[in-house]
Amino acid sequence: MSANGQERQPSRSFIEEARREQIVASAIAVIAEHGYPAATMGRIAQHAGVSRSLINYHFAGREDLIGQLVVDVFTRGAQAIVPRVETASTPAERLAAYIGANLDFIAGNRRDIVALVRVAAALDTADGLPGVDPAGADQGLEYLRRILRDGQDAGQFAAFDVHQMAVAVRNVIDGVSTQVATDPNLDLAMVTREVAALFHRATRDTGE
Amino acid sequence: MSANGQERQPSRSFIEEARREQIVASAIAVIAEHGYPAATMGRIAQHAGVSRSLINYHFAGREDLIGQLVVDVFTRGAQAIVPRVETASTPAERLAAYIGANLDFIAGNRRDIVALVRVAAALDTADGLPGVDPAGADQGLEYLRRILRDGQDAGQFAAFDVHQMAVAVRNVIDGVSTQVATDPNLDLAMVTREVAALFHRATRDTGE
Amino acid sequence: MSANGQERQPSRSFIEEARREQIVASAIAVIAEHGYPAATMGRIAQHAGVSRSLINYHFAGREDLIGQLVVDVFTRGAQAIVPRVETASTPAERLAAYIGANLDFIAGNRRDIVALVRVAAALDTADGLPGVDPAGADQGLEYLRRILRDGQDAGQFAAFDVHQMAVAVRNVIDGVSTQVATDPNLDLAMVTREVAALFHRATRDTGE
Amino acid sequence: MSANGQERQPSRSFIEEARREQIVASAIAVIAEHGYPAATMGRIAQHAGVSRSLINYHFAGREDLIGQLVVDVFTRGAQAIVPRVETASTPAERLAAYIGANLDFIAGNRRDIVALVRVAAALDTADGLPGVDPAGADQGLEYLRRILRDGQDAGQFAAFDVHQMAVAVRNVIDGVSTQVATDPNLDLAMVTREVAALFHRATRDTGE
DNA sequence: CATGAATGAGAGTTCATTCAT
DNA sequence: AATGAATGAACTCTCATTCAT
Repeated sequence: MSANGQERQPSRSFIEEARREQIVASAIAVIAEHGYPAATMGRIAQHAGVSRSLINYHFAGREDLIGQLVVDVFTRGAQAIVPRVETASTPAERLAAYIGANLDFIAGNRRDIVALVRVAAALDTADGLPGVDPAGADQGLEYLRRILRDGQDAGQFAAFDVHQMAVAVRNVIDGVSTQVATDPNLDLAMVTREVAALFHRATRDTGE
Repeated sequence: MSANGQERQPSRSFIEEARREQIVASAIAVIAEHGYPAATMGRIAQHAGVSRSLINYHFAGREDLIGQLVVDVFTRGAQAIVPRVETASTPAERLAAYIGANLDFIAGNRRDIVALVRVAAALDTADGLPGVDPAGADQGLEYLRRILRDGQDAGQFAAFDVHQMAVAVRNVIDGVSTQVATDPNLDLAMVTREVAALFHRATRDTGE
Repeated sequence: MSANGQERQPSRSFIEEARREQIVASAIAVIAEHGYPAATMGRIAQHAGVSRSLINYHFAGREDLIGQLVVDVFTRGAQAIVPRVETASTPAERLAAYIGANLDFIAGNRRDIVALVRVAAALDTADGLPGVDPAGADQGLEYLRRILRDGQDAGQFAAFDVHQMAVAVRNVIDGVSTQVATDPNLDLAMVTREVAALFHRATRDTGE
Repeated sequence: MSANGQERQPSRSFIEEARREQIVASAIAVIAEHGYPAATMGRIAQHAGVSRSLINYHFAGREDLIGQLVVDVFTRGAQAIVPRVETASTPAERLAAYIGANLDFIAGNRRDIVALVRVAAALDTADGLPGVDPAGADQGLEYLRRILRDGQDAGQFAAFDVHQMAVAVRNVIDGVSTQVATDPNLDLAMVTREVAALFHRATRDTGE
C-alpha cells in the first residue's frame, strides 16, 4: 500500500514527512531551474536522488504533488505576511506592510516564488482544472480588499474601486516575482520602496 | 523542399500566406478555448480543418508556429496602440492614452490576448527557449519608459524610478489580460477608468 | 490525427484496412502463443514488425484493438457456421450441423479460437467491463436455443430445459477450444463424432 | 529467513497457518468480487488488513499464493465430492453422484468457485506457468474416466470415447461455475437435475 | 500544395518484490 | 512475526515530427 491516499491519515511518520518535504523541495528546484513543463516526475525524482516510483508512493500522482507544492509555499507565505500586517495600525501602514512583507518573502524565497508563479500560470491555463485560485487566491485578495476598504471607510484613502486596486497591487507584486525569476540580481530593497511609494500615492485621499 | 524556414524567403505566395494566417488563427482559437497545454498540433490542425502535416509544411515546427502567433498578436497590438499614443501631446495624456489603448485593444481582441498571455506564461517558463520577450517585451517597455522619462524631464511627473514604474504599468495591464481570460464579462470600460486614475495619481508631481 | 476514432469514418483506405487486419492477426498470434496477459502492445507491435505507436494510430487503444479482434473472429465464425446449419432440415440434423460446423471452424482456426477463448476469459473477469458476452454470446445462445425449441415442438427432442441444454452444448464446444489450446494434436474428427453422438443421445425423445 | 519456501518445511506454526489461510481467503474474496486482474497484492493485503510485505513473508510470491488458493479450493472440493461418489454402488449412480456432489459443492462455495474459475482461466493462459492442471486436473479427470470405464465394462454404458465423455462432463460442470459467476441467483437445484438427466441419457446403453 | 502512414522519444502510473528494522 | 520504505521493470498512451506520394 502507498503512504498517501484519499483518506487523510491523521498522522504521518517522521521519515515520511521528511521525504514528502524533500520531494516537494525537489519539485520547486526543478520548476524554478528548468520551468514547469520540464518538471517531469523523472526529473524531480532524479533531483531528489530517489526513484520515480517513490514519488508515486508518497503522493497520489503528479497532480497531488503539485498541489502540495502550492499549498506548501502558500502557507509559508501567509505565515510570513499576515503577522507583519497585523502589527501595523493605520490602513496606509497596513498596505505598506502588506507590500513590504510580500516583497520580503519573495526576496527570501525566490525559487519557491518562481515555482509558485509558474505553476499558477500553468494551472489556470488547464482546461477543466480548478487550479488553486478559486479558494486560495480569492481569499488572499479579500484580505487585501479589506485593508483598502478600511482605509476608505476611515477617510484616508481616495475613492477608487477597491477590487481593481487590490488586483493591481497583487499584479504588481506578482510581476516582481516574475522579474525575480528573470533577473536574479534584482535590488529588491529598491523595488520595495518604489512599489510602496507608488501605491501610497495611488491610494491616499488628496481631497480632489 | 519546404516553404518555411529560418532564413526568410523574401516572397511567400498568396495562398501560402493565407494558410499561415489560418493556422495561426486556429492556434489562437484552440489556446484561448482549451488552454496552452491542450493546444497540440493535432487539435490545431483539426480546428483548421487541415492535416497535421500541413502545419509542419508551413512552419518550421511547433516552436515556429507559436512564435509567429506571438509576433502576429504583438504586431497588431502595436499598430493599434502606437498611433493613439502619438496623438496625445503631454506626457500625462500620453500615459493615459497608452493605458487606454492597451485596454481597448484587450477589449477588442479578447481571445488573441488570452492566447498571448497563456503562451507567454508557458514560454518564459521554458528551458532554453529565448521566448519572445528579450527583443519584443523590452522594446515595448522602452517605449513606456520614454513616456515616463519625458514626464519627469518636463517636471510633470514625480521622482519615481522610471523602470519600476514602467514595469508596474505593464504588469497591471497584463493582469487585466489575465482577468479577461478568467472572467469574460469583465467591465473593461470601468477597469480602464480605474487603472488610468491609479497611475495618474501615482505619477503626478505633487511637490512632496 | 489518427485514422481511428469515435466517429466511424465510413470508408477506410485500403492500406489502412490491411494494417488493421495485420495488427489484429498479430494480436491473435501473440495471445495464442504467449497468453493474454503477455499480449502487451509492445509484443503485438514487435510481432507485426511495426512500432508501438502505429497500433495507437490505427486503433483507439488496447481495448479497441482487443474488441476488434473479438468482433473479427466472431464474425468469421458466424459466417462459417450459420450457412451450414441452414442447409439442414430437421432439428436433429441442425443440431448436428451446429456442432460439426463449430468444431470444424475450431479445427480450421485453432489459433484464432484459442485467442478468442482467452480474451473472453480475461474480459468477463474484468471489473466493470461489459465484456463481449451480453450482446454476442447471448445472441449466439439464442440461435442454439431456437434449434432445440424447434426440436421439442416437433416432438423429436425430449423434455429438457432448453436453456440449460444450450449452455451445455456451448460449454462442451468451448471446452474443445480449450483442449485445442492445450493439445495441438487433438484428433478433431473423432471429437466431432463423439460430441455429436453425445448430444444426439442426450436430446432425442425416447418416450421415457 | 522466511517461513515459506519451495522446500516444504515440515512444520508450520499455528499462527503462521492461520495467517496463510486468512490471506488465501482474502485472495478468494478479492478475486470473486473484483476479478482476477484487479486482485493485486495490495488489494489482497488491504482486504486481509495486513501489509503487502506480510504476504511475501508467508508466501514465496504471487504465484505461490495463487497456487495455494487453487490447491485449497481443489482439496476442499475433493473432500466434499469423493465420499459422496463412494457411497453410490452402480456406475450410473456414481456418475449422478459425481455431478450432484460437484454442483452441490459449487452451490455451497460460490465465491471460492468463482475465484477458482477465474484463476484457472488466467493461468492456463500464462506463458511459462505450469498452471495447476497437469497434476490436479488430470487426476480429477482420471477419477471420472474410471467411473465411465467401469460403466462400459459393466455393460451399462454405451460405447462412447471415455476420455471425451469425461471431458464433456467436466466442461459442463465447469460451465455451471461460470454461470454462477455471472448470475448469483441461478437455480442450482434445477441445473443439477438437468445436467444429471443430460448425462444419464448420453451415457446409458440403449442397445443401438 | 497537401496528405496519410509511420516513428521514436518520453510521460505518468501500477505492481510485485526486497530489505532493514 | 510484521512492517514501512524503496525500487525497477513494465505498461499504455500522447505527441511532434518525417517522408513518400
